[in-house]
Amino acid sequence: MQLGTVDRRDDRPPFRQIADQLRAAIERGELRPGDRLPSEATLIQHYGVARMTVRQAIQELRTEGRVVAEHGRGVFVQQPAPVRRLASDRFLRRHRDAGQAAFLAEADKSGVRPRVDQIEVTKTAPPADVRERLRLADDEPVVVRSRRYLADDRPVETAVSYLPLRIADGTAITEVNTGPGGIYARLEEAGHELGHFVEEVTARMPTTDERRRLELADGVPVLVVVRTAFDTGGQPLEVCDTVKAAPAYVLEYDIPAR
Amino acid sequence: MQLGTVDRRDDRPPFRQIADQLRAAIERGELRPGDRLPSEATLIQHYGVARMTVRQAIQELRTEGRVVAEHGRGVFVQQPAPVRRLASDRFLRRHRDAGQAAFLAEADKSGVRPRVDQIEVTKTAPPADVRERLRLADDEPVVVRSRRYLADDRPVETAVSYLPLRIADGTAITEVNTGPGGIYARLEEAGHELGHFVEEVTARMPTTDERRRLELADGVPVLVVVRTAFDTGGQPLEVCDTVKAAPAYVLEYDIPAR
DNA sequence: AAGTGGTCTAGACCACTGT
DNA sequence: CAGTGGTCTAGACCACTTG
Repeated sequence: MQLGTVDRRDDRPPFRQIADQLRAAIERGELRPGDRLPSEATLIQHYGVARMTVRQAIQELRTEGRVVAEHGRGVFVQQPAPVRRLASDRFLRRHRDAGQAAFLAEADKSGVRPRVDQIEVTKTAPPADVRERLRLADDEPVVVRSRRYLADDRPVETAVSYLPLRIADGTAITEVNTGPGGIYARLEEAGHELGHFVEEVTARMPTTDERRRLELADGVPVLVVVRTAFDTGGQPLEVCDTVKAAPAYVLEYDIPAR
Repeated sequence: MQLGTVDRRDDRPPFRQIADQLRAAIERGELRPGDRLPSEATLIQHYGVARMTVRQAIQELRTEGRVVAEHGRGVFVQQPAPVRRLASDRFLRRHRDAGQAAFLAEADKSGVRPRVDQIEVTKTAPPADVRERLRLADDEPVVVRSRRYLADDRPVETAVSYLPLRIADGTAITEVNTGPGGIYARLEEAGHELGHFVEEVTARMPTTDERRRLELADGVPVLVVVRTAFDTGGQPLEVCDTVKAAPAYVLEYDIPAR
């Protein structure tokens, strides 16, 4: 690939000139996804600057999510994540009847290989915002189901479900394996007719912990979706708090006009 | 405020220990929004480390969007933007009947002072993804309405609407001022009955241009919402491409279960 | 063993902000 | 002016990956 030089009379500081040149090379397609950038040593030599200067240039591209550094290997142009489109019909009954939880049904449709790991089930007191959404009495216990979803072995989402113990107790919901159709199928078997869901969507930068669990590069935001499931009588049955790697998702919602 | 020390036997490198301690102080409320962090010189003294080490710690908090550095003044805990909750009923007819466009109606509800500026109206050929969503014939022209929304004088959202010229021509939609109830009121007056909307939601880091128009700090992601309006016959009438400062918004959607 | 990026030190000069 | 953060230099040692 072709690199320029740093111009000390330029308004931009050297590290930004270097960052701009590398960014341009990526956008021209001279560096393609998966390609390794020139090593720090090469850039130091080429531009005649100190190491911190080229590191700062690379840092800028990392914050933008354009490149990923791999210790001992090099810095690589980011592979765009395969996008998963979540349509608002993904919780329809017919998917549960087919014996599939929402994530699995959705994965099938987009042709990726789904996997679930890091499943943990506990019984405890919920955080305040969950207690409010579930309209729980003080100190009322809940079942907490935590898990991580992977598509083609890349982690894409973490999810934590909260259900009042009085509703979930005695069902497979308190087991690690909930059986065909997932939580919602078990709720309906137990006589709770699902009425509607409310999803609250926000975006933010991940915590250090989330960055680790979702294997996120620097500068990659997350979509936070908090879904509350209500029965036909308007009573909340479940709160599901999910954190998704933002570049991997498009959420689609249908809104009636009247 | 109370600062700890760096422990060289700790698994975490010093810069991360310092970042963790500052982050904890913010979360404990010991450092409140608007407060200045201890200066680099103070931190260097206190922890007995080199300057680059404390800068790396602060860099981590900046990437997380928790603090903002101001050259010559200091590093400050980020002021959380007032959150605007967008409910899925915000496009209901009754708001238009009340003579208010969606943004104004919504602002009233959350008690902020709304403003719209940078309004530009042009006629041109749309980008490919818009042409697809509007099911346009090749080279079919559209009206493009671009504007910026502010809440309490802080920019929170930019929006670009595209409408087929054959639909918008001869209405106030092609004027800078669309009149009471906004675009959708004018469409209904022209005999187009609104049926439903589809919103596609993604999140990403802003471009340099978006960061400037929305006056975003480093490390603040944006929510991108692309809304397509359909008439009762399922024909697309409008595509609206919005970019929102992520921390300022919660999007709320209602999803039927059957 | 050689090459890569990760972390750190101890300085330097500069630009911006406030008094 | 002093105090702040922004940029840069020239080294050092370490941890990880690959051959």
